[in-house]
Amino acid sequence: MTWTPQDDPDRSPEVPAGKTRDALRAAHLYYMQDLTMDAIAAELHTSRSSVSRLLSHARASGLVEISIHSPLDLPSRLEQAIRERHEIAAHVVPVPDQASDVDRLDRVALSAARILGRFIDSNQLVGVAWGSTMSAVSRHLVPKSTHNSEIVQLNGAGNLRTTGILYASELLRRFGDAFGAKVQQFPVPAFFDDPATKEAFWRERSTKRLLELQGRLDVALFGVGSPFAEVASRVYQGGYLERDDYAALSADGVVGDVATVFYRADGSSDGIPLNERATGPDFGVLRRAPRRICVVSGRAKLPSLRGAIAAGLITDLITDEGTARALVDERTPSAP
Amino acid sequence: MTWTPQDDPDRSPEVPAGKTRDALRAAHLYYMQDLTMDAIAAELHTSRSSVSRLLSHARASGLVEISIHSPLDLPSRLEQAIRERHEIAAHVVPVPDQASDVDRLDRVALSAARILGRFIDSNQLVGVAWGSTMSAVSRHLVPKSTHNSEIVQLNGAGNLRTTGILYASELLRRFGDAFGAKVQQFPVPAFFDDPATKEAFWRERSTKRLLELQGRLDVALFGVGSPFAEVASRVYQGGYLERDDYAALSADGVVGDVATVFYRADGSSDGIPLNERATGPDFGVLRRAPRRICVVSGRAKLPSLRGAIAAGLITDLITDEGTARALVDERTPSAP
DNA sequence: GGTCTCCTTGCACGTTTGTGCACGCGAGTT
DNA sequence: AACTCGCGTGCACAAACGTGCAAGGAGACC
Repeated sequence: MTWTPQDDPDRSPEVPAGKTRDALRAAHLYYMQDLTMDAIAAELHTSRSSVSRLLSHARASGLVEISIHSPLDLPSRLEQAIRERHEIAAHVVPVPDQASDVDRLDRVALSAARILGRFIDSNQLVGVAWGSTMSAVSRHLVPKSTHNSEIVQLNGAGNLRTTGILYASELLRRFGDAFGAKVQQFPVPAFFDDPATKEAFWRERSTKRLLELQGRLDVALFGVGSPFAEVASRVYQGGYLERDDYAALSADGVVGDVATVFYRADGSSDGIPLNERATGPDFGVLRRAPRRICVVSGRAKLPSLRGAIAAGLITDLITDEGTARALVDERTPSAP
Repeated sequence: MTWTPQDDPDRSPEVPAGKTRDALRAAHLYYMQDLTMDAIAAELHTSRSSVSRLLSHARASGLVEISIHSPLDLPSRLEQAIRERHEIAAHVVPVPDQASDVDRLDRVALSAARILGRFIDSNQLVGVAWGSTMSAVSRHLVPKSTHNSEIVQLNGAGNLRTTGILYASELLRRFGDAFGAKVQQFPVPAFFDDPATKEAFWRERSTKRLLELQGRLDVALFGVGSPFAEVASRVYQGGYLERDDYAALSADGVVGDVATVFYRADGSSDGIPLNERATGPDFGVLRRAPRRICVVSGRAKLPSLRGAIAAGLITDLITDEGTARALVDERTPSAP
């Protein structure tokens, strides 16, 4: 050991410089020189298990990045088809058809989290919706250090019983930590009871500041809600909407929502009363973001996905293989 | 399985499309979704061992790329020091000091081969020297598909006993294969016996064409020779030079060579008679390449390396830790 | 100074992965 | 048709790896 154990002013406190140095060195030896962990342990004067942990750390903290390049002549047929048909850059996550919905979501979220680093960079304003898909993604993010980026919450998270702020802040915090970004919370319920309250709130200066941020996002990240699918999105599970609301949605021909804003199969969202009480950004606002990434898992969400595409909300899609296949399959109905 | 097992017009014959598709899928599942090989075997309806081999193939053929990012605030002190002192971008390969020279070369070559993909791209003219270092590198290249690139041999390879063409072509072929590039051989001995022969040869149209290519390289790749070090470079081992030649080099104060062209500690190469018979490009020509990558392993080559730096031949250096450390150490003498 | 807590380390074990070998299939040859 | 050669496959074993656990060490707080 020749280096001194000096501390470093790392962005995330906790991690001493020595550890990062060792992890880096271990990663070089392991991934660039194909040494075994045993050999590396000898070089670093530590135990093999520590090297194993060091390498885990190196992967989890983004020191090591593993990327997969398709040969240009062999891009996934599905991705190509989606690109051609919908003008959307798709990332299809291979998942066997018989996988459970939970598995599927997990696997898509894991892949999504790892792909995300490519989209998010310094000096960017990143909008993140609140929902079960985003929550799953947030648990697997690979850190990437950026400067001067901000994470902006797109829609409220409270429901009738809890303020939801804890969950939402946890989710947002994970994004903020992963990218070294400042976090802008939006402490409102998912839906207001009374449109008037929303309007009042929207006149508050703190709210205006946030809405202004939402209006100039560089990247928006969201899932889609699927009100009538077997596996309901979080928005439809616990106390966010009442029986009457559902009836109204049904009557309006709603097929899904993005960040609490509902839309029909043709992508239209005008004249849906519930949207007067929603807290997410109007689609016109959302569409100002040059890059709009949607993560979708499960064929049950296909109608919602089709609607979101029709609404022109999506520029980049991350989804599982089954859903992707169904999306390009003409025979699959686009309405439920 | 829904896709058909159709063949593909791959650039390298041999590899069927199905294999690449499977490898790609396996890589996704393994590296993006953290499945075990067992689980992947089940999804691909094959055995675990095949998956292991599939993944090896995916790594070796560049489908999977593993890169290591230092946090910007923690670049290797050595790399930083070299950058500041010599205006060279350095890649330091960690190798323990007690490693043997053979180990050292192997490990540097392995790392170098894996870094190389970052430098070589489509539509480039890449010059490659012939020597033991380049030979070691060539054995570990990771393929990367490029279009319209060419590999150009920088110096001849024959000696008194063999034409060396076989070895040289093998080395060049590996580079060509790895990058899908055309290969321009240079079928001459390393040194001519008589300067007049060289001059005559240099007037040949086929030679002129090659020299013209050498004059507009995008990337040059070479090691350094070290005539008086304990472990002599290939150029000094078998039958390339005679006793008188060595004496002459010594008298001229030569400290090393790049692609058969000799230089002194101060980087000068004029007035060295042997260079009249050398087949490598004049340094003035070599320096026209915007990127000049030098791979050096072993402190014995330090004086040669210093000379090459003094001659301004190097823009990017790949070397082992010990050599890098010695390079920035003021106390290490720069002449042998 | 004590002690409490949290973090790190190495060990031991079970799991996961790499690889030599033998088998089997298909193409090309005689 | 028989043969051979090359290649891909799975098996079985050995090597390499991940992780729960208990012990040790460094603060932090009393």
